[in-house]
Amino acid sequence: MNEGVEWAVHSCLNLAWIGERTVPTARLAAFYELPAAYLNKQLQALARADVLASVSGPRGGFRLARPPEKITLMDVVAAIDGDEPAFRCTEIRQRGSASDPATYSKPCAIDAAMRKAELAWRRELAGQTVADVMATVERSNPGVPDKVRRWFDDTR
Amino acid sequence: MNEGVEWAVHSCLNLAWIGERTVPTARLAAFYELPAAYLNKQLQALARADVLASVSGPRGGFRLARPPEKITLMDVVAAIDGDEPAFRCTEIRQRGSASDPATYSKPCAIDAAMRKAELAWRRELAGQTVADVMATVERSNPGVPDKVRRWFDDTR
DNA sequence: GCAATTCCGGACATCTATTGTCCAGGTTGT
DNA sequence: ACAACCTGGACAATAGATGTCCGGAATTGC
Repeated sequence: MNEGVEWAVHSCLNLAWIGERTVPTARLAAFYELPAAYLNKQLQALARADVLASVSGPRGGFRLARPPEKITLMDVVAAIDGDEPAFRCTEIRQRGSASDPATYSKPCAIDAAMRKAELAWRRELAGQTVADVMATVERSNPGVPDKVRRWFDDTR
Repeated sequence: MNEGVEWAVHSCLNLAWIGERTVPTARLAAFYELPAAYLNKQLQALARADVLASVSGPRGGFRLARPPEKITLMDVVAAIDGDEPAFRCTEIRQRGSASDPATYSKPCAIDAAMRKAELAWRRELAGQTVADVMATVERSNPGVPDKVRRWFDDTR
């Protein structure tokens, strides 16, 4: 999986803690010392997927497009990593002299088994929201939200 | 995910239908017109993982190391693709001036959420055996097992 | 013992996807 | 008008996946 997913989720948490205000890419990148131009690509992808809203111009930047309870990890992963399955059946069963045209019309059982597993994965991701992850962080590290807010205020 | 996984599972099915007999890489590759040397790498990995047993020398080759009911898709995927998680937390939360050493000792909530989803995926894969997939194929294509056996007999 | 067959694993080449940079253009606040 | 900021495309660098080749060891049949 794309490393940008990690950047994206962390950035979503930060944006959620910050609130309404828009934050430019450079600020979000500086927080974790990430390459700004590349992080920007991930944020653009999130904006295209309507996870983030973007605002051009001075005082512009990104903010969450909806409340964190309405953003699932699946939304973020799909935006960054695409929604193609990890296992893609290339139908090798159709290759070779032993292959039988009648067989191709039936679905590939291996593909079906893999898709079933991936579906379980997607369901888990879709079942966890950004708000859930925020709550987990706040439980083990109650100081984090304030710390984040202050850092982004100070360096505004 | 590695394309070799598809080759590996198909080959396991074929070996299961063939039975006790060992089959050399070249035969298994010819069945799907796959590059033999590269398929051999996947089979080696399966042998290291004790999914297949290998026999050197003339009349040698590969066969299943255990009955297909005892080989899960997770076994095969882990052998070929490795058991590193798709999402790997690089701890970017530790980077940047705002990071707090006290936070690092607590597990990363994002990592935990991702691992939870991957666990569901692994559980699904571990719940499906090669025998299960064989049964699915045989239900929609009853002729396949015999066809496979004959092809490997004829070209022996 | 010898030759043929086959697995084993490392070295290497090639191709593709990921990661990262840069720039020219558009939008917006002051 | 100017500066801050996003957008998207082009491009380079790197890493990983894919594929080939070869020397060595094990095993079989003669």
